Order: sequence, then C-alpha cells, then structure tokens
Amino acid sequence: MDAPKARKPTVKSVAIEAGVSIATVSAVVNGATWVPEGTRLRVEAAVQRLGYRPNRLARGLKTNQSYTVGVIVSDITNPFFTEIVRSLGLTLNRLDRNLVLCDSDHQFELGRKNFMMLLEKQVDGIVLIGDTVKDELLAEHIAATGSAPVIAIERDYDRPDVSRFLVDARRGAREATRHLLEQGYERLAMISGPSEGPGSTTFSRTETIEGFTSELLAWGFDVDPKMIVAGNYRYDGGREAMEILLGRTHAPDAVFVDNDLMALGAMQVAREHGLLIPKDLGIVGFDDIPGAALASIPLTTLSVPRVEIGEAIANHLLDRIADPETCPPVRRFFKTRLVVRMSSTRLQDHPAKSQSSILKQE
Amino acid sequence: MDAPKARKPTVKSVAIEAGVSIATVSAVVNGATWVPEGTRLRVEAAVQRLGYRPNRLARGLKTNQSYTVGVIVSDITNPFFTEIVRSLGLTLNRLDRNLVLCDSDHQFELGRKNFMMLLEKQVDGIVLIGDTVKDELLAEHIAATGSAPVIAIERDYDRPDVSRFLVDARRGAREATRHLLEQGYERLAMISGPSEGPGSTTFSRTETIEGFTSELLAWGFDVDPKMIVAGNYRYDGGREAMEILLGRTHAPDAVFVDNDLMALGAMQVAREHGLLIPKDLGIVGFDDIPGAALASIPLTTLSVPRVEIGEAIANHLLDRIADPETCPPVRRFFKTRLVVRMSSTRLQDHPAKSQSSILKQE
DNA sequence: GTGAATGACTGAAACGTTTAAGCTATCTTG
DNA sequence: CAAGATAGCTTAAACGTTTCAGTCATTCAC
Repeated sequence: MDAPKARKPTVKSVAIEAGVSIATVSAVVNGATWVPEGTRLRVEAAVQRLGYRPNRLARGLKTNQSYTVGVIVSDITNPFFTEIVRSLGLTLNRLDRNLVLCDSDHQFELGRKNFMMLLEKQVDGIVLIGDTVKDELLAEHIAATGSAPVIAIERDYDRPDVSRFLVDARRGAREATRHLLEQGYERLAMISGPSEGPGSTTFSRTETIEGFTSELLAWGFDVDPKMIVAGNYRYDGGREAMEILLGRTHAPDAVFVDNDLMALGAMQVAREHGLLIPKDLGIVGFDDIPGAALASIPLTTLSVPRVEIGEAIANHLLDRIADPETCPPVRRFFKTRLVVRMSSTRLQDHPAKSQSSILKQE
Repeated sequence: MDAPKARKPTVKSVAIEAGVSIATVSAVVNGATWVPEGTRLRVEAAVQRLGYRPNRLARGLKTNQSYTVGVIVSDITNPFFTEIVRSLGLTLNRLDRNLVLCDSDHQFELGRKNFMMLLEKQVDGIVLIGDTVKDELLAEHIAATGSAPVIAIERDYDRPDVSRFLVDARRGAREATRHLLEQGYERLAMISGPSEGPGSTTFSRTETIEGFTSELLAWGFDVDPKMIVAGNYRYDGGREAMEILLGRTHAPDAVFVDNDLMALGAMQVAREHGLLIPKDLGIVGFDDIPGAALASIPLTTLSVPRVEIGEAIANHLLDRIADPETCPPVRRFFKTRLVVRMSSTRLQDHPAKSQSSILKQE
C-alpha cells in the first residue's frame, strides 16, 4: 500500500545484501587485512548501494570509546579561548574525533552539570578551560574507575592525574612590568582576575600578581596592595577596575592587566577620563587577542601561542587515551612573548603618541 | 591478590545492590511514577552508594536519540558566529542536550567530513552556520530515512525540509545604503562575500548586494559593478578589497561592507592610505560584533540579534525533534538594526571627526 | 597419506540500556 | 465469592556494533 517503511541500513542489512555474515561486514568496514579482494569489493558495493554508515553509538558502546572529547570553557566568547578551542577542534577532527563544547558561563553550577553530562556521554577525554570545574568534582570522579583523562589549562589543579598546560604567566608578568618601568612609568597598578568565585583560582591570576610584585620589588619599588584591583576577565570588569583605580588619590600612570578584554575596557575608561595613552597612562594586556592590535590605541600585550596549545592538547590527549601507561599526565609550560604596541611606548617617539588624546570620543 | 578490578557501575550492579530487577532500576532512574516510595529510596540509595551514572551511549542506542545536536560552522573565530553558537549551546544545555562543534575552516571538504561524522554519531539535529556544506550533500542525506532535522543560518538552502533562520539582509543593506547617502556620500562602493567557493552562496551575500544596488537605483544613482568587490568575510579579505577599491581611478567615498570583520580591515587600510574617516570615507559594516564598537573609529553597523537567534534555533530544533509532524520546517527572518557610530557620521559635528586621520599609526 | 598450518569465513555473546509483555498477589465490585 | 482490575514487580528481547572462538576447506610438510 504505502512505501516500505525503510529503516536505516545496518551491518545486518549489508550482510544480507552482500551475502556474507555480519562479522565479515564489520571486518571490511574496519579494514581488517584478512578479507580477500573479492569479498571486500562485494561488501563495499553493498555498503554503497544501501548507503550504509556505521552507527557510532553502537560502536562506542561495544568498544567503550566514544571518539569524542568534551571541553568545558567558562566563556567561549573570550577570543583567547575561542582560538584555543578552534585549534583543538580542528586537530581532533583531523584525528577523526569530535569535540563537544560546553560553555559554563562562568558558573560553578553549570560547570558541574557539564562535567557530569560529559562523563555520562562516555567522552574519551575532558579539557577544562577556565576554572568553573571545582577540584572536589575532579577528585570525586577521577578516583572512579575508568575515568577519562583530564587536561586543564588556565588552572593548575593540584592533582598528579590531571595534565596541565599552562602559560608561564609569572615570567610574562615580570617582562611586562619591566617594560613599563623601562618606559619610565613609576606608579604601576595592576588589574587582575576576581579575588573570589569563578576566575579566582586561575593559574594566571596568582602568577601574574606574583610576577608583577616581584619585578617591582626587584626595582626597588614597594608594592601597595591597593594598586592591585580585581576584575572579572571581561570587558566591563576592566572598565570597573579602571574606574576604581582612577578614583584613587594617587592614581597610577601605568597598568598591567591580566587579560586583553579587561585591558581594552580599562583603556576605554582612561580615555573617557581624558587621559592620553600612552603619555599619561601606559597599558599592557595579556593574551594578544585579535582585538588588541586593532584597538583605538593598539595594545601592548603578552602573546600566547594559542594554536600550538590547542594542537598540543589534542595530541597529548589522544596519546593518553591510546595508552595511559606510556603517556602519564604532564605539566607543560608555554612561553609568552611581549608584543610592544602603542599603548605603552612613551619613550620611542611615536608619531601618534602626543595626539592620541584627541581620539577620545562619545 | 590485587584490588578487585572494579568496573563502572551499571544498572545491573545497582539492581543487585538494591535487590531489585534492572527494569526497576531503570524505572527509578527515569522517574517512572509507578515505583512506590520504599523501593525508590532503596534504589536511589544504591545508586548513591555505587556512584552510578547512566551510560548515555547505551541509552541512545536503545532509544535512538543521542541527546546531542551537531553544529557545523565555517569559522568559530568569527565573533558573530561565536555568539550564536554560545547562545545555542547554553540553551541546549539548559534543555539537557549537548552540542558537538565542528569548525569546517571554510573548506567544503571539511564540511562534508563533519556532516558525515555527525550523522554517524546519530545526532538529533544539525545546525549549519555558513555555507561549507553543499546542498548535494543535504539532498543525498536528508532523503535518507530517519535523518535528523537540519537548520541552516546564513544560507538559504532551497529545500523545504531544512529550516532556515535568516537575517533580513536586503532590508538592512538598503537602510545602510540610505544612511550613507543621507550623510552626503556620493560614490558608494561595497565589499561583499566571495564570488565563488565557500562563502559565495551565503544568503547575506546576494541579498546585501541587491539591497545595496536597489537603494542606489532608487536614489537615481547608477551602479558600477566594478564598485562591488568580493572579500572573504575575514579581516584580511577586507584589507585586500579595500586596497583594490582605493586603487581605482574613481575611488569611492563610502563603502558598505558585508560583515564587520572585513569592515575593520577595510577601515585600517583606508587609514593607512591617509584617508580621514568619516570625512574622506564613510564605512558601514554588518553584524555588530563587539569589536565594532571598540574600533579606532567606532564602526557604524547593522546589529543582528544573535542571542535571540541562538535561542530560537535551539527551541525550534527541539520542537522538531520532539515531533516533526506538528512542527514543520520554517523559514524565519530576523530584523537588523542600524547602529550609527562615528565611521559614517559626516553630517553631525562629531568632536573627533576632523582629526581622526592623526590616528593612523605603525 | 597423515597431521598441522593456513585462509576465509561464521555464530553468538557481549556492551548497557529501555520497554513490552507477563506474572503474582492483593483489592475492588456486583 | 468469582471475576476483573490494579499495584508492583520481573523476564527477556531488542538496539547496532565488535570480537572471540570456532568451523570447514584447502594447502603444505614430510
């Protein structure tokens, strides 16, 4: 009466079509070597004819591998994270794996939900970007048998069983601070990550603060804790922090900011206050997101090898998945590179420097 | 001798632990109503004790739903796409679904690979962002029985079975063009998407060109096809296109650009050529990415409701998954909103306008 | 010409779920 | 009190794979 309610083709239908057993079909599909040319072609023809595609869910159930890795990122909108995720995803795709993306929206609660979900989905590995997954969670679930390997970036979990891919933020911070001092700035301030809640436990936060203060001390300055104000790693957080700094009786003449998003916000506020950049105020950011170079005043910043990090994570993860024994967790560091742009170059006679205040608008 | 090689707990282990059948465990886990308080608590206790978490792969295999939707995006790095994906992902998470992200890197070949992979992974739905998935592919695989619903944005696939969430780019383009003309610009040019290859079949590309030309014609200008040059929707493409335009004997005094990334690139080139923006050259972009407002000269652009689009996609997709009959594919439009900033306001006496050329640097 | 080895293939169990159908004891109803 | 309904549970078959242990010819070594 009506068209035969065709179901999706399976190994079974292919087997029947090709006149072999399902085991043979499976062998052909998975490229076993023992199948002779003749049968192989017969099976392949059947596959073609029926448009058969293996069901990866079923395969995963049997082989206990989902060929999927999960990523939990606190905010995919942060260009720094976006590029890492992209590089990671492209590399995984190349290696025939998929990436399920969870944005935890800076919330512990979502981070938790995402983490659970990924485990239930039997992901082969988990990449944590940001610090919205608390370590209790990790403790609880890595201890469980057969857990997927975990790689964290941006957070130095104190567990030997999670790999950490970190940026040498302390060295970077010292370099940035030194640069500002060399440019003749004298009242340095810093805008860092939040002091509590999500973002407060990032590796970068503590390390940059230490780098900043130790460099200042090395130059004989003393460090006023009031000059280190907490932001939230977002644009508006940079704005708020800068407002606070400019409200101080002894306002800074330079500020080192823990990420570019906040640096951009801070810069904007400074200009709204009528400050000339870099003359009245020097700014150095962190991350070197695309927007840094394109800002009204191009932003001096610490560049981080994002593509390299993404690829390294993917490769390490797959190595660990393949054989956790021969590939133990690592704690690897990536170096930053100071990219000097206009926002901090008071000494070199930059053509635009003296007039930059004219730019302030709105 | 050695520790009992504990496996991951399953319904079975829970059943044994609680002294009931696996069917009962399943019932409790899935919140069936018929299980009396007593047994329910007993089972829940067992779940707790063993740390049981259902295996979603197995569940998916049985129920034929993976609780996962796939996204293929031509470049997640484009902030416009990033925000849509984010909104989509957050909404899906809220509805207890995951999102597997595939970046096709502007390549048809990757788009194809990703599409196949997603189908094999039995995703419940596919969202196409960009045009790296060719329609032959869709034709071939949607025709197949039991295919997942597909939603496209940025590309108006000519198939009644795919939902399309589009931006009313023509109307937007007309509004942008009118705005430029009202500001007194007279030699308008346009930078659009690529004329062939990936990007060339986006809805926006043809629609903006039509909107642009029809508005010009309505004002009595005639349209020189040479004044519409193809970019690639990326920053560098905007730069190249602008170089071409500025090389023309009759260089334009205003340019409407099909997306902000290219607009930013174009703006940069114009300034490197010593042009004053908006005095010598007016620019209007499309998308209103965060960077647009923060650019050296804040960019006039057409704002698109990204968060709303992401949410709408998620909701529609889940409706379609739940019941394809009562929820047929749709073709929905979203309106743009012209956000006027400095890059195009020649008439209003903007404080910074006359000096903006000073800014050019590097 | 026997036994072993090889080549080509198949049967069936298993992976962890869901779910329809069945079963038993108790409760209702007339 | 018989017949049916219901509550509370279990059995077992699926879902689409992979894979291990066979099977059955054929070939090979001696």
